[in-house]
Amino acid sequence: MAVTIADSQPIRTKKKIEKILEEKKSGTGLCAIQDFLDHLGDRWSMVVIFHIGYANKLRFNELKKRVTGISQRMLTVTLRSLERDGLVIRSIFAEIPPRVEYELSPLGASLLEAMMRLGEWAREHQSEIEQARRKFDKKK
Amino acid sequence: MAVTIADSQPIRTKKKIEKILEEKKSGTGLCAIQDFLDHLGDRWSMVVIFHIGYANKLRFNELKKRVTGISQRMLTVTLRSLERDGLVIRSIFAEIPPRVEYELSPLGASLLEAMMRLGEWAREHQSEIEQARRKFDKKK
DNA sequence: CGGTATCCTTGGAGATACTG
DNA sequence: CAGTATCTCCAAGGATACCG
Repeated sequence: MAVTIADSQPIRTKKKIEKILEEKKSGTGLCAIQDFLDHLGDRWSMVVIFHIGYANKLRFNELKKRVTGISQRMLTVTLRSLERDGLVIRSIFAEIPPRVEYELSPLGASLLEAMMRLGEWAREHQSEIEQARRKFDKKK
Repeated sequence: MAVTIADSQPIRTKKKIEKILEEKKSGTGLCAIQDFLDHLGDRWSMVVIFHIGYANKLRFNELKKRVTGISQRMLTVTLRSLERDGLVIRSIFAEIPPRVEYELSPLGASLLEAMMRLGEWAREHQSEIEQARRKFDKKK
C-alpha cells in the first residue's frame, strides 16, 4: 500500500515549508519559525528543555549545575519565559528550606520530541561544520 | 518484525539526549546543541535556510524580498556565516550586472530536513503558546 | 546588482549584593 | 534554597552612505 513515489517527496516538503514560512496575520505577523526563534532561539532555552526532559524533574540548583555556563539570573529568566510559554511547569513546595521543581508540560514534551532530530543532526554534523569553517578561513 | 515495545522508547530517547548534551572535549567544549545554537540560533540563519531550501536557488535581492524584515547587512552577514559553515553554496557569475546565486549544500539540505519537524511544530503550536502566554500574563 | 564601511543604539547577559 | 534587584558592559544589529 505504502507506495513510495520518490518524486512526490520534494513536492510534499515544499508544501510544508510553504506553510512554515507563511506569515501569520494575527499576533506578530511573523512566520512560524521566526516567531518561534524570537522566544526560544536564545542561548539557553532549548538547552534547558533538553536537560529538564532528560531528568524528568529538576530542582533549580540541580539544573544550574547541569547547564554548563549559565548564570543564576539567566536560568531564572529562561525558566520564567518557558513557564510563560506553557512549556515548563513550576511546582513550589512550601517547605523549609524551600523546594521548587521544574518539569516539562505535555506541550514542552512534544517540543522536545520535535527538537530531537535537530539535536541529533547537530551532534552528527558538528565536526563537519568545524571542518568547513577551518577550510573557509584558510582560503580567505 | 517491527515489534514496538512502548517502554523502550523513553529509554532510547534518554540515551539520545545524553549524547546530545554530552560536552565535546574538542573545540569549544560545549555540547552539540549549544554549539549549534551559538552559530545558527540567531534571528535569521534558520529562516534563510528555509527560504533557500524552498526555492532551491536564489539571488541576493530575491532572497531579501522574501525574508521579511531583514536588512541588507544582516542578510550578507548571515549568508557569509552559512557559507563558512558549509551549509550554503555561493556562486558568482561574472556578468554585467553581476549575478550571485545561493543554494543549499548537501549538508545544508540535510539540516533543512532536520529542521522540518521543528518548523512544523512551531506552526502547529504557535497559537497554543500565545494562549499560554496570555493566560500567564493575566494571572500575574 | 550585490555588496562594504562606518556610525550608533539598544538590550542581552555577566557580576555582585541582598532576601523570603 | 531559590530566587530578586541593580549596575554595568559589550556586541548584535539597524540606518546610512558609498563602491566594483
